[in-house]
Amino acid sequence: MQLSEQELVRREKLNKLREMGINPYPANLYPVTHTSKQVKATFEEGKTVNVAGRLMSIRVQGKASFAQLQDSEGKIQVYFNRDEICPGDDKTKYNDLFKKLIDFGDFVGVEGELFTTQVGEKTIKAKDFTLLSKTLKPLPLPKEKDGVTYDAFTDPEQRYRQRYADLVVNPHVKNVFIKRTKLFNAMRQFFNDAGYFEVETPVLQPIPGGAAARPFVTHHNSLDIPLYMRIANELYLKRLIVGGFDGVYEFSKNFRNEGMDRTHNPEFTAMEIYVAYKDYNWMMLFCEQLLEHCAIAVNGTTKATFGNHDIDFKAPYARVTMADSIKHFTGFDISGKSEEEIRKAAKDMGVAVDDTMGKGKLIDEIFGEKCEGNYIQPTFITDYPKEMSPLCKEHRENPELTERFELMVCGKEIANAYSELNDPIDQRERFEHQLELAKKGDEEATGTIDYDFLRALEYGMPPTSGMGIGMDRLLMFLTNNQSIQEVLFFPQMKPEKKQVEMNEDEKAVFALLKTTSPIELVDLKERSGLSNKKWDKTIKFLTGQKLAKVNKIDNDLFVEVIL
RNA sequence: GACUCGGUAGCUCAGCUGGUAGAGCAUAACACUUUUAAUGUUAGGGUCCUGGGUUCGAGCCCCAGCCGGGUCACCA
Repeated sequence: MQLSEQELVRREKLNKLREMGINPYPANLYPVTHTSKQVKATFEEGKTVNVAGRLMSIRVQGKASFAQLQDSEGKIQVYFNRDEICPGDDKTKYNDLFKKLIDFGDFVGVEGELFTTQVGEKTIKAKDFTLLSKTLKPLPLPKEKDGVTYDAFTDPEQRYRQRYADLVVNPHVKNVFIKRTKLFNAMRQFFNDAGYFEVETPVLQPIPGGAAARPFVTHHNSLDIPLYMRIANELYLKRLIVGGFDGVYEFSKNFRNEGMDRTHNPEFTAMEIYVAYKDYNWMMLFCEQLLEHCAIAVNGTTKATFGNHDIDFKAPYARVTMADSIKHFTGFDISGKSEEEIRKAAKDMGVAVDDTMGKGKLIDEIFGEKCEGNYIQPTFITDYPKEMSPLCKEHRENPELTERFELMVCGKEIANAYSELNDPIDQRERFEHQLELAKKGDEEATGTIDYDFLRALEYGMPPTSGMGIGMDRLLMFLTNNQSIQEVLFFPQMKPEKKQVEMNEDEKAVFALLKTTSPIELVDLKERSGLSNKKWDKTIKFLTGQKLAKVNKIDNDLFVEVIL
């Protein structure tokens, strides 16, 4: 491993500590009495406290030093005075241990008395301190003065790959994740108070249903069948409504094997809730109350800022039917129009459409192009075309529509809800229709019918309303983050290519291979000039490190370089 | 997938028409007992993402690739 100068220095310090009889990674607990926040909140001159955390920004001033100690709740200043720490003649603990062997980032426990400095800062005067854990790698080091941060750790790639470092040095990042947990807790509490059950359903599914998306496939060895990672939990939750629960919900990790961008991560968290004997009108009321509750729990207010937009989650939210929305923004009234009339209107508006699109798809295209982006404040868009919604009940007044709403915020969808389809025959027909579309090559259509789900519906499902909320998206709005990566601890990244260390033989063979690849194995071995044993070891290393690959073509072996 | 911007010290970033690689902080040494981006003096630290090419000479120009950001396309 290639170490930087600073990393080598810290390893030397580690050795010196051990020579001094100090364990840099002691096993025993440290008796913490206060967090940094508690120290400040219950500050009393002269009070004795024990705190623990990382030392940040150590400012040595000869026989006394100031440091910031950072714990889970913030920072507190600690004053290290030589004669306080070393009351006797032996000053090594301050002169050598503190000044020379303790670094920025190290964990220490401090026992001391509270006092206020001449500049008025609440400070702990250390009477004693204990090294709790030595850091070998220097953290990125942002500095702050008067609220301005200098040399901030901002490179997104490094921040996402090394979230641990990001969290240590960027308090605002930590705050996003505190809000994330507050959001989940608030929502969970709201549902529990309403009397609904939190449940768990399978992540590994034999048929990936409930949405149209490409799933991840895996294989179960003893069953010897393919299993799919869930793309939605809808069909399982409805089975539970069939089973007799009045309300069930689940925070579900879903997995979709599709493109990644600033609003899509391969795994993301959705919340889905299903409530019996309700319809989508009830769900709209429930939804706006829920979001108002969550916004307050997370931010203390219903107001939020997202980019240039000020939004307010205070209920009630505007309700607009899709037809009215299109009429409002384009002047075109879709009601009662034929597919051809709508296609022509779309073309006249400059919306890109083609002849394969059905009526529903055309309407959706027009809405997406001309209307969607205009809804900044939370707005329910209702009554979607039937084709787009194979799991949704037909509208009670118009058979071309469904009882569905989406909640739009800043032009983006954050919730999607239905009066759930519970007619098993209709559901079967719609699945079969999807199957037809899929056979014709519609990639959005679902290609497999979940007959077990249909069997469940045949036992009878009460009228039910269901809703899904994209938790990551919602959190983006509540924390003013434009990128989903900022609200996931560990967003998916391409693996880092690690620099492989090779010995001289391996380097030589690899260099040969790079000039000619693929090359016959015998030929490469010849050219390497290595003994049988050495050759064997070398080629096994290269293939083991996935730097080279051996292929058998007919009866000849070829070695190929892997880039 | 397309376009575009970027990758230089532990961190944040400069780097001239192509001519021995820089700063601040951090690190090491010395001084300094209420400072706070502490300060002063001194020193060390680099595979300029990788691989090719052009050139007497490449961090810089050209080609290919890797990784990331952004925009667009795709997206129940």
